Amino acid sequence: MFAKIIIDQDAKALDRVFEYTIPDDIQVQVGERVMVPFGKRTLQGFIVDITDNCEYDASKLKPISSKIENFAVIKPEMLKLMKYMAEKLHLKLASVLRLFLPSEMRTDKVKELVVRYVKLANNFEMPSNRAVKQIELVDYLKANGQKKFSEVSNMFGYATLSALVKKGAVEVFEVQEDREPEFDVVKNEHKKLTDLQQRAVDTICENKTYLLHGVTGSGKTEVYMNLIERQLEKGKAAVMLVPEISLTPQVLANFRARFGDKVALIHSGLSAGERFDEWKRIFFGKAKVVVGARSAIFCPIENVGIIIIDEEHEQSYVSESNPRYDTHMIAEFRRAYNDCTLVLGSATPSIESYAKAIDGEYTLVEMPVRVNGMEMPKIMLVDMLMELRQGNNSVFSIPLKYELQSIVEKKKQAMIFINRRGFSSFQRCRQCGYVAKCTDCDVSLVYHRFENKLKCHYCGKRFKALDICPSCGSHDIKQGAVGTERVVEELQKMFPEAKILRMDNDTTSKKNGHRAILNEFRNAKPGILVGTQMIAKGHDFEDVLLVGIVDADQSLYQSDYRSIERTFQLITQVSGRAGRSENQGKVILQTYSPRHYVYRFATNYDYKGFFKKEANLRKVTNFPPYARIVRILFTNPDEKIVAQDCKVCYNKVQQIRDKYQNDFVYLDVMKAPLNKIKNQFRYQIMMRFKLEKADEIEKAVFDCIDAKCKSSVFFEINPNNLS
DNA sequence: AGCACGCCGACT
DNA sequence: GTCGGCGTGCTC
Repeated sequence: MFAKIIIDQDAKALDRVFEYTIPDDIQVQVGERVMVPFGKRTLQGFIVDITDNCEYDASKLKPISSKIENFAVIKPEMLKLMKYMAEKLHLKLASVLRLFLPSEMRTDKVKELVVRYVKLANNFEMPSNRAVKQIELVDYLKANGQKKFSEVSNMFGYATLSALVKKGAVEVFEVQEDREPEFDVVKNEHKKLTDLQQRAVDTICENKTYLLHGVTGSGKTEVYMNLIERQLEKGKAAVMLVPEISLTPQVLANFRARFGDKVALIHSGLSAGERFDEWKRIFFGKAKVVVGARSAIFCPIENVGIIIIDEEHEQSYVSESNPRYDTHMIAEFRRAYNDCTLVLGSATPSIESYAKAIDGEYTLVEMPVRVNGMEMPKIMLVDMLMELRQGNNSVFSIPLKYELQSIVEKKKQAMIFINRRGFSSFQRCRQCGYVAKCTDCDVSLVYHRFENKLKCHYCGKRFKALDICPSCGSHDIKQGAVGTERVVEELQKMFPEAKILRMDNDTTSKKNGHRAILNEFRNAKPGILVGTQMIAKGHDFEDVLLVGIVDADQSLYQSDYRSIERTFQLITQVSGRAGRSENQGKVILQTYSPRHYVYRFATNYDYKGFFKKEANLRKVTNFPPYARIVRILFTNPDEKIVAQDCKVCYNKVQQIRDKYQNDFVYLDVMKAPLNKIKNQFRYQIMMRFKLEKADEIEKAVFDCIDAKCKSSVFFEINPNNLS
């Protein structure tokens, strides 16, 4: 017997199967992880097949050294998925396999959770009378016995504690604890479904794909929960995906309350150990419901009855770092493999998905009414050019200021949505136009007021803020466009009596940062929450009666083909935050292009009208979903090498273009818009072709990579982000 | 990926 | 004369 093995290394040259013999004293199965001798080293590998004969010279085969686990970590479904993804997306086999395991399994074993505690030594000496802090600490320990090191250190200061430890008055000892992710406790309310919800639950019963189009506030989550419950009753399992930024403590707590320990929750807030523990619970069938962000689609759950993708239009379902994949495609694969139901839910479905629903590929289920029967909040469009002409050059229009004033007076709440983080987008010299750039990436640096630093949003490097222009020596440095920090500052000036809170990547990066801010906001009356995307998602605050969208155009001005769609989605989502209770909410939408059709449809909540217009535009101009865009990205630290590799490939693609002349709409080769990221130079080939022969052309294009190509190559199908 | 082999420059 | 640069090629 021979084992076919994929070596766990992310290298082009190793992206194939290697054969090994199986020693008599080792029992192996397909899907297991083993150690194998490879050249001079011993490496991890995955057994993907066991066969009677081998293709390689049998006399040169080496035996498997040992097993890593005593069970097959890769289940048959995932092996099949691996092959599918590697071929369809042109990915390396090992890099796909890595998606299926929690990363802590590959690197070091998961560490046991060890917590340091302190307690008083048996015969401690009282500190001298002058050491006030130390005496306080000793008294505290006297009263409380043992306490966590970190806790005591925070209360009395690290210096105080360590001084006592040094003297031997306080002992430090370690305890191994089990990890328990924290949850807000909520009670399990089995809400009675509305007729509309019940009808949706009843409709979604076959093993096919549904598009659930329900307006914000129509109670989709309750529908999901009922669908999942029905599968559990049938003895089946369920997977529910939620965008990372909506995986709020509230959402997690609701699922925990409803499904108890049957649910496994996977989100970025988990520590390595917690993540591994959840993975194990899923793998061994203890958890029957998986709730998580994008990567949860790869969880090793079996006997799946339903897969749900909530907010299916969200861009975050497309992985943009390698390996690149689209969650919809994986979900559709698993749906077919398990012969189960797939539900795509959204208030603003992606144009792609809605088009499929219209074509009958998906079954459309609609929930056009909010659960509480309330109208959607009125959206008022404010022309910022007009404001400017009237002499108002502040971030806030007159109507927005007026409404905010009224909110503050009524001690209610408002949310201000902003499309950017940081204090201002960049620093520019007014004399010579110099803008600071990252040394490793070809991007402008973003100014962060709080740290007074320039930050690169691509690699995270920090730089000193400018006070003198390094190019011309001028002191005349100008701040660029507005970010969350500055808006908070201005609001605080205008409404000193109101509590102004900020929520963006910078303020929520700490563990539970999210929850802390939201809890604070809940009790802030009057209160204004300023934030980026993340305030747009499913937090229900009854007293939020006003939503301000400060720079709606921001997403409109990006040059990719989905920017209009994104703007529509954004407005609808953000508007849904206002007036969640019986109080009618209001939305103020500030824009510099009030005549754009996206605003006409968005202010009327006319999704279908918008879809018709947008779909037609894409059809006429040959854009997805009515055409396919392929981008091949080359990266290498040596610019000459990338340029050369890219050119060689381009020549081959040109031949394909010549063969399929009638199908190609566009083909070009260029430096990537971001020419350098993390010291890697980037070149790209962009193409667009019609759908009829798209699969055929795509396949041919995949084969254009020369064996001698030294650069890393990434294929992207219908990419969103062309940086 | 990492390690060996191999073929050319500047050094005790 | 040799030490060591990193280009090329191989790993079951």
